[in-house]
Amino acid sequence: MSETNSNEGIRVRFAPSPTGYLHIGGARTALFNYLYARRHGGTFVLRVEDTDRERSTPEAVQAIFEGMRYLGLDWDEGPEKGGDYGPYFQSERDSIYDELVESLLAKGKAYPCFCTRERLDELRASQMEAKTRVGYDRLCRDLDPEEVKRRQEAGEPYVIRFKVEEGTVRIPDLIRGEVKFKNEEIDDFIIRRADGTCVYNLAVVGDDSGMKITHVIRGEDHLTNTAKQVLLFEALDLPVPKYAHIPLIFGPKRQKLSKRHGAVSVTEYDEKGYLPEAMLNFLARMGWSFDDKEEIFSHDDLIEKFSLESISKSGAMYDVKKLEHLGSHWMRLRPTEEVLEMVLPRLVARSYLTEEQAQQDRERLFHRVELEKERRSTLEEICDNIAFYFCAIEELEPKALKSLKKQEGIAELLSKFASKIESVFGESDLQARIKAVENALTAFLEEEDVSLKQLAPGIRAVLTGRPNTPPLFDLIALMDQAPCLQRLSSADQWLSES
RNA sequence: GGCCCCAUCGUCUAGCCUGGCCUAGGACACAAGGUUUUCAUCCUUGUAACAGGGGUUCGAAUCCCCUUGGGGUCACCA
Repeated sequence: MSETNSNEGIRVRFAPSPTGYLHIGGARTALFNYLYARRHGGTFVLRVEDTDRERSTPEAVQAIFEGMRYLGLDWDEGPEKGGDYGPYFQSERDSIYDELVESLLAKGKAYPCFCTRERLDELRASQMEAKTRVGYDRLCRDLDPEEVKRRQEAGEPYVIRFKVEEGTVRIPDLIRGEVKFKNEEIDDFIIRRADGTCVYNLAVVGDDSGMKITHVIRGEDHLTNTAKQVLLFEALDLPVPKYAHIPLIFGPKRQKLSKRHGAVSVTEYDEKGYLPEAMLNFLARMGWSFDDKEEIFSHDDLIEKFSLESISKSGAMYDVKKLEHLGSHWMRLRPTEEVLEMVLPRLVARSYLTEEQAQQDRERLFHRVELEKERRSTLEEICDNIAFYFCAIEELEPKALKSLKKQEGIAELLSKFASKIESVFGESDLQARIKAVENALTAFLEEEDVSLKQLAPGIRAVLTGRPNTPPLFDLIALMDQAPCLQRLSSADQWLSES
């Protein structure tokens, strides 16, 4: 273990702003940071960027924590964990930022600006209209010191802007190589608001520096911010961290991912019951790959194989089908006992049964879940698909109804079958009961001279309302007697309609 | 619009840096078979891509340039 510290130094951070839920893109950024830290025995810091007090909420902070806990992305330093470089909420770090601003002011690398929002808005509007470059015209940059003093003393509100000098910024990016911006393209951006609070770009520099961050891994939408931040690091004589700007995730048609494209909040995936290992695998494979062969990665595989260099440069579209596939893959790998433990609270929440009943009926529940976990990708789907054991069938799925109608005289056959299996419910041993169902069914098929292929879809339909179910013998043996016989006997209720 | 980033099957991608092994590989999805007493799993097979144009070179998916396309960003938001 002591060996892991030999690689030491590496410190990364995930720095979400708590203005909403933790979305897919953010979760992946957090994952990549986490993996990089774990891969190299570094430190993963969580920092909450809540300098925007209007939009930040405690609920959103909690949502982010929950999302990260669901995915198992535990941070080494940060809220609830502590650490030597706190506080880990930007809102509590004002004094640190103030010092930086004062330092820049003292060096003549920042200046007060008295321009009003109205003037700025007008300026922007006229620039847009003239189709020239949009940006601050540096009106206050070279104000006479006497005038500045006079206006400040008169109580005129002002912001502090960073003075961008001539030159070129070079961003060391581990994924894209060196990215360059001409300084003239960069505005004299505001670093402190009129109310005295600091703005994002300055806060980030103060924190990344203060927290000794060595690698900044974040979405490529930050590339232009990075240019400003590098300028700030240099102006303050602080070491510039290495960067890795990861490609963005898009919805279908390469549009920005939105609610219309399905769940964007990781909490929703948690609620649907995607296993964390499936989400991790899915998230990691969007924009990252190991070789031309492997697709399935466990948490430990990811830590072992992850590298920033193998992150692709182009954006990825979010593909639900792939997630579902991964979901069912990992579901099959989970021991039934564990799946049952996760499913139980959901069943109780649905009022299918009480906790006491669950304990008493554990053996049957175990088998019901076992049969479903082989063919479903989420915990909620498992619940949906075992609902028929607990609830009456409201309606048949179209496919099920169709296959039921296809077989002539099916209603009669089914009720006849019901009378044949009545006795099997007397068998208390589950395996013996399954065998008994098989025997009864086989005998019945012979008597009636029909094939299982002809009869099975009908049985399946009336018993479960669904076209895809686990093997029939097991399924019947796992049902309660009364609803089983009742459903078999009343198949005509589905046929009579329309 | 300025600036920046990107460009291989429908999707995620391998290959590109260090040109020839690429008649471009894998996975998801889709289609067709097979296994399964029924569903699913599973197995086999198939459809399907180097954005376009110029160079450089004996030879380019791989290097260079242009075009086109997509994305990001231009707040007293983060």
